[in-house]
Amino acid sequence: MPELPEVETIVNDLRPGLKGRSFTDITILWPRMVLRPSAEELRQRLPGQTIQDIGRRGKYLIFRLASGEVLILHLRMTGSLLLKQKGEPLAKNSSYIRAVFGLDDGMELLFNDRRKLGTVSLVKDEKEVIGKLGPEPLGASFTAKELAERLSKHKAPIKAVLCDQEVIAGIGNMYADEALFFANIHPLRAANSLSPEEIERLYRAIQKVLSKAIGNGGASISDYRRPTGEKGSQQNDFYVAHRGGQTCKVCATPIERIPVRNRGTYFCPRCQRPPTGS
DNA sequence: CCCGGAACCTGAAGGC
DNA sequence: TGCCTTCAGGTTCCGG
Repeated sequence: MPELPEVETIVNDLRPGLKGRSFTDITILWPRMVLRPSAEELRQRLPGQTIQDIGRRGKYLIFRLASGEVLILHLRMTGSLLLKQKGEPLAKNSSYIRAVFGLDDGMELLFNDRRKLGTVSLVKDEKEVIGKLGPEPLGASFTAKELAERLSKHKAPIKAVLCDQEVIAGIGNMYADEALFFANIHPLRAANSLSPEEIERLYRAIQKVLSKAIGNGGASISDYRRPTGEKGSQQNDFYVAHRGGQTCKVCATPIERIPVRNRGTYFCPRCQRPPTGS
């Protein structure tokens, strides 16, 4: 499940091979993944376009093209990207190729996505796709004060609000759980009930968790792989995410799993005390 | 406007 | 063994 650290890793892995390249032939095997324009129009408009650079915004991958157009990908749940030479055989974990982007140096970029939930858009103005995203949590201008202002507008559980891309961009299920653990905040606390001290802890925890995960090349849950075929190692460093039944690395209490807004949520009941009243 | 839930998808896992 | 149900969770859409 690619979140900010996984997408950042993918962008950094791909940049050396993609920057300055031009697209050649495009094959869309699952047309519904192309949100705009149509799959057929994308197939006609992309060849010949040069990639000036690639970047990330939230969980989106952004290809800035020399024409001024922007190609934007989202991997959703099971998407991954793979850069390989044309004709080179596929790895075993890449049997769900939904799109093939040919490149002018004999390489090709493959969009692999078992559950077909990933998306592709080709637009003139990136705001059409990513215009509503909240701030980048690792951006230089993102402050604890801004986090406080944004959380104060929501009374939903803090876990759910952290996953809201219009509040903060790039945090999903795994890293929301991790950040709340390091901030010692229970996932069911109302977002607008956090004290200034708690918000400060959460702010620092978000930056720590995301930075560490980027350093680890992201988390390889199930069959997720980097574009190089390597696994990330962040899954070994999780304190609560996907650790239901195992013991807390800090206090040895069993990690619990509860649904929050229908999302599996892991936390330590001792390190993260429940909201008052329960 | 806000909130909760369904839909989009498929394969893994568990029950019988 | 095999059929069936449930679950996984990012985003969008829809109804109350």
